[in-house]
Amino acid sequence: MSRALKDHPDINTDTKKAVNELASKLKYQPNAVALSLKNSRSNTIGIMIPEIVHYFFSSVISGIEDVASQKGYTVIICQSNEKFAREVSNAKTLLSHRVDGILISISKETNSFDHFVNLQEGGIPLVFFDRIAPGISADLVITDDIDASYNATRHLIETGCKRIAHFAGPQGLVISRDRLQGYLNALTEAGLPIDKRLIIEADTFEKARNTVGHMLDAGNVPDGIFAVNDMTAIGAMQTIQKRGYKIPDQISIVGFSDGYLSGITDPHLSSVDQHGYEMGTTAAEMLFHRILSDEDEYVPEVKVLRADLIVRGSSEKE
Amino acid sequence: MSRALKDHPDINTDTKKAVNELASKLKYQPNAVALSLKNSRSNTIGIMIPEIVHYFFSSVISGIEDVASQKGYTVIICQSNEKFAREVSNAKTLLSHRVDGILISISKETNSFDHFVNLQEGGIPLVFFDRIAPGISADLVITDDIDASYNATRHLIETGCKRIAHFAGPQGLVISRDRLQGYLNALTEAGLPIDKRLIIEADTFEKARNTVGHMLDAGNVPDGIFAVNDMTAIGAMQTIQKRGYKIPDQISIVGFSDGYLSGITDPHLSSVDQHGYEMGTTAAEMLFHRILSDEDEYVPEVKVLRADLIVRGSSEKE
DNA sequence: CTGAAAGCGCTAACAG
DNA sequence: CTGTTAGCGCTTTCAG
Repeated sequence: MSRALKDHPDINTDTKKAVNELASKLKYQPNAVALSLKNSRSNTIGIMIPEIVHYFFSSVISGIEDVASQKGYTVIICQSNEKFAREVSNAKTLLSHRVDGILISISKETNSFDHFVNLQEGGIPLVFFDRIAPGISADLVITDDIDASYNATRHLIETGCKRIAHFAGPQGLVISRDRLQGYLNALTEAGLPIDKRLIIEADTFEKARNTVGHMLDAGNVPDGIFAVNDMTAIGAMQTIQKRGYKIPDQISIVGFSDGYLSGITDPHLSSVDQHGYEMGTTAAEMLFHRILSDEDEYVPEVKVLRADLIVRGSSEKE
Repeated sequence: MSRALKDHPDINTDTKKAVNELASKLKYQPNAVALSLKNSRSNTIGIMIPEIVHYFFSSVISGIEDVASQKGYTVIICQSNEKFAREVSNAKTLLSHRVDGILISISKETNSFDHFVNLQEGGIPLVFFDRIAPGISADLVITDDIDASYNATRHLIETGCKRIAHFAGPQGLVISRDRLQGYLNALTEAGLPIDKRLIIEADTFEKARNTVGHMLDAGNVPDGIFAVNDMTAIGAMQTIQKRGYKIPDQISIVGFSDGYLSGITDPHLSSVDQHGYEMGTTAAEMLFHRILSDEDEYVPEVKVLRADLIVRGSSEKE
């Protein structure tokens, strides 16, 4: 009987003891599945992310997991691999598993959001983090990308760069647009011209290598690069060094967010530290607030986390 | 009625159509929880790993996930954060969630294995990968660590190294012992002396930095280092370079397994490529073989995957 | 061909 | 204080 195990006050001590002994003798393990069905609460939350194989996302997951396991929740992780179709099918999976809430960072391909609305109509609270879905009314945890990018670009300007390139992410993502915006703001403020040949959509290691190659071939040589993520920055760095340019003397480089990679390059990469773990715990706390509270009115909350520019060798001229 | 949706042959076409229309109008989503309870199969598998924040493990997960989602299975991921207690509690969680099978790589702390036996007694098939549990009778997917380490060390010997250090992992793990063994085999074969001062347990970036520092301070200077993983190799590399030694001219370095980091260092890091994604798909296939077959006799299988030494700048002298 | 009922494991509510 | 029952959503079996 469940009351004995649950240490209910109305139960005789002897009975409790007897039941508990029997339970441990039979190695009784409560069946979480039956419990979920009974309670229509699964004590499980879902995570939808593009790819686990990125330091940023895996550190966010660590943050989420720590909060979840501390609250007795299990975590189901679904990767979209940056594919829209996979994201839709993941949403269906999580819905049918009746997760109690979902933390989401959308894929690069995603520009339709019905699958998220379905989830919400199914009564599942959603918290978007980092790569949010524009137009969906839900809790958000974001980095102050405009401000961080502004600071990164301003730092390049202050160290003497005049022709600063931006390697941008796909403009479907809010974070990509914001990072571009911060870059533009800094240029405008400093009275520097905005040159379209210096703004290129390139957000992977490989794309950066190619892009830089083409730029140098065309004589379109920047003296600074602000890249949308660290792998892109590192790709650029490699090609630049291979072509014989000196970093940071001839070209300065600043990346964004990918964590521990920055300490490995030579010179070390200046980058914006995005505090992935903290974003994970924050997002998870917000989700559990929704799950566990029973407020009727739904007012979406937005948490903006600071991201800090860390200046290292790749942009440090003396 | 489920028969209509399942396209059962004994059902009138008109009825089927009517039911399907109604289902889509009401946005009917099958409840996977109820289904699990009914079938006592959850269509869910579990993964137990130390930490997701490692390229190797996250690429293994990608492999597992791709196989699982293709078979219509959901994946629950549990991290131990290298803590034994957390691993035990994760095992309990997965058991109570009645997962249909579990893929496991044990924590550094783990040296008792009852929690895995419990799982097996609960009728859950287990497949261990990479960091296996010695003494447990279960399917295994492992890297040929002895052979790979032998090759890595032999390569150092062939390029002229005579005082080769090994930065080893915790000797509780089979993989750590095997990697040490491969190193010893190569030394012995080449008639090189085995010097205990050159074999040091250091398996993180930080530990490697300190260790190398102490070695150099003590005048205990190697001319080659074989490290148990890439982060360790990179930590060593940084300190060595900071102290003014040239890589590979004075000291050669070879790492192990961490994937894309090797292309980022200067010089690029020679390393053993461990094919994480492939290990994931292999392990998942083995697990599904157990889950879906109904053979009575249980004969554990062992799959040994090759790992290939990739020679790059950090050990390439001309 | 189709409706009804039983039961997966659990707990809250209700009797005793 | 403790035993019994209903029902979470599904499918399989058995009647109709």
